[in-house]
Amino acid sequence: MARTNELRLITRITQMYYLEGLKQSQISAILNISQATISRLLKRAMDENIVRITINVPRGTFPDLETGLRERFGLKEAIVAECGEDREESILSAVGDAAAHFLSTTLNDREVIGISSWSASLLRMVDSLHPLKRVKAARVVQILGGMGNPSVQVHATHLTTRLAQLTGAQPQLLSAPGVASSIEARRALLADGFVQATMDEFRDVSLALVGIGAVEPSRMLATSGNVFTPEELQELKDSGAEGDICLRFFAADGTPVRTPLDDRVISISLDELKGADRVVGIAGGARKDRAIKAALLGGYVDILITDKFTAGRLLGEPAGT
Amino acid sequence: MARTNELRLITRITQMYYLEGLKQSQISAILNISQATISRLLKRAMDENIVRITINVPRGTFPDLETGLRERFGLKEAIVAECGEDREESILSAVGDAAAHFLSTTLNDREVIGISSWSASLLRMVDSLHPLKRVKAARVVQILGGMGNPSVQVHATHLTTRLAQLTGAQPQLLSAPGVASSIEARRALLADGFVQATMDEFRDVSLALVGIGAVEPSRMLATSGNVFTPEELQELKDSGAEGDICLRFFAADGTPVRTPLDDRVISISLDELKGADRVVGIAGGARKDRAIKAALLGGYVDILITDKFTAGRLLGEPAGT
DNA sequence: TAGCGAACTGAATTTTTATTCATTGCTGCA
DNA sequence: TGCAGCAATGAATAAAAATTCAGTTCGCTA
Repeated sequence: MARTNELRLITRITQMYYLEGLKQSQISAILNISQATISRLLKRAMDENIVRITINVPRGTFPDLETGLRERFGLKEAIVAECGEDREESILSAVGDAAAHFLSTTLNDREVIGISSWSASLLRMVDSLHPLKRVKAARVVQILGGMGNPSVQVHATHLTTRLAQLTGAQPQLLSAPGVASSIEARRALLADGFVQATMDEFRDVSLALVGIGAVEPSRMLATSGNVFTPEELQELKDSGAEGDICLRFFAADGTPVRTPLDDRVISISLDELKGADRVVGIAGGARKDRAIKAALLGGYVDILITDKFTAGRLLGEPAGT
Repeated sequence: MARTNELRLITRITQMYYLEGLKQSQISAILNISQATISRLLKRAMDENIVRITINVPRGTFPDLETGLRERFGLKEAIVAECGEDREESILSAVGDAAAHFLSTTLNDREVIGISSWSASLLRMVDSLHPLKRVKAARVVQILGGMGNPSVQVHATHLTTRLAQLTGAQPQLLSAPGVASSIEARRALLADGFVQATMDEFRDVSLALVGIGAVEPSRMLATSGNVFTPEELQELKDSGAEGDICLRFFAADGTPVRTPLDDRVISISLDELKGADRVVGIAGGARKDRAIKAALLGGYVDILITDKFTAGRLLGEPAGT
């Protein structure tokens, strides 16, 4: 009885507050109950499930997948983009766009952005990026050397300078190939002052934007010159490499894979990468499933931006519509 | 696209706020978005129906009926009590209990309570009322004379003094019959100083508790003496009286009905009643349907306390379970 | 291509809400 | 019957959220 009376009162207050939009103080005045008590009764309404708050997921957003990814892989954030069809082109576009939005809304002032230069997703991101309005400024550091092939060198340079320009930052180029022809060649290149200067910046990177590579000839790698010989690729596979970030390879369980290649690569190391405040992995597509999963297991990435199909597969669930 | 990205962000923020229970400032810190913007995005989430708040009505409460009554009859409040079965006894108990709770939660300090003395519902209310804890104090004024029959006189007196006691107030009794035997008798009674004093208080009543009577011999009226003769009742009916408050009669549409009886009744007038801040009508039961409706249409009551069956009938809907 | 107005933004401020604190009455137990 | 512990309350205060304000940017129009 008394219980029912109290429930009635709580229900009425709930109605006034949530439906009629009255302030607690107004309700308090109407009912001659102190505002403190109104607040307490509203909390009771929560506890007793008299108010129920549901989130109505808008089309094209996938909070479940995102939460799944966050929890399953211990990510700080996960962003799952809507995507028309499960093919490279569509995915690149979706993921790049999402990444651009992410960057533009969460970039800090005075942030030092590290960007890996060989990723189609990152290219797309920069393409969809609008000049950042607010006084967001920073430095943009290229954390992976360019490609031997001059045409892709240009891509890498473009990526870094464009991003710097859009964010009002100072570009810091890494004027060296991503893969030197030999250990000695690498040593020689590192002797260069500019290269040195940029590599010294690696430890200052606060936000790293990286693609995630699969160990197999990707379209871009294939067309952009003979970075690795088929033999080298085979060797990588044999030593268990499943994917890479900035050409630093890791196995299916995420453990780093050291091969002689390491000594020829000019890029941030996985350890240096972990020093960044936020490492954002941007990748999607069935071809990369295993590589992405490996990167997540290795904990190289704090934030993953991907598409709904890939997200679904990473979680072993069917993708939403 | 941009739209989708934004929706995703809003959804994520909504999730953090409502599901994970984070403060706006925490979200703001995590996402590097100002608290002001978080607040604005959450409002957008409301507008766009991404958050949906539903009220889960607990068993035994009837906000729909209450809202219906409020809106249909322009009431300040309506309280609909749960009630086992649609019979007098059950209803009296439910309504009395609800009224007691109402009184105990919304009584102001220094309130002047007017109470009509001939109502079974009010008796029940006082019976279920606990002594008011908090320093609620006031005056309790009897706004309708007692009954000729001494045994009910006691009831009326009891009602007023008990209520005064429970609310820590000063009782102000009306030591006169509700209906004088003649106009002259009434005049004589009014000459009495105590009666005068009490009647002068009528205009100070801030909270009036009144029953609503049907024009027909109710059980109580019937057993409590010959207040009205069958002829008088017939006369009332003939002049269109449908119900009364404190023996002041009104027609089905709420307009006051004047009969010679008026000049013999010793009670607050309908006009004086309207001067009270809050007039609480307490009544239920099929027998009183028409009277209650008439009282509501007449606007004599600001707050109605009734049972679910009566409420349902007043609204012309079937009662909830 | 300059100028105008609408739309956004973050800092500061105001408004609203939650919580602390001191008090009080009640309950159960000695 | 008296007292300790507990629950509930309102006033005061702290915390959180909404809004104002001032400054920008951006898209149009002239």
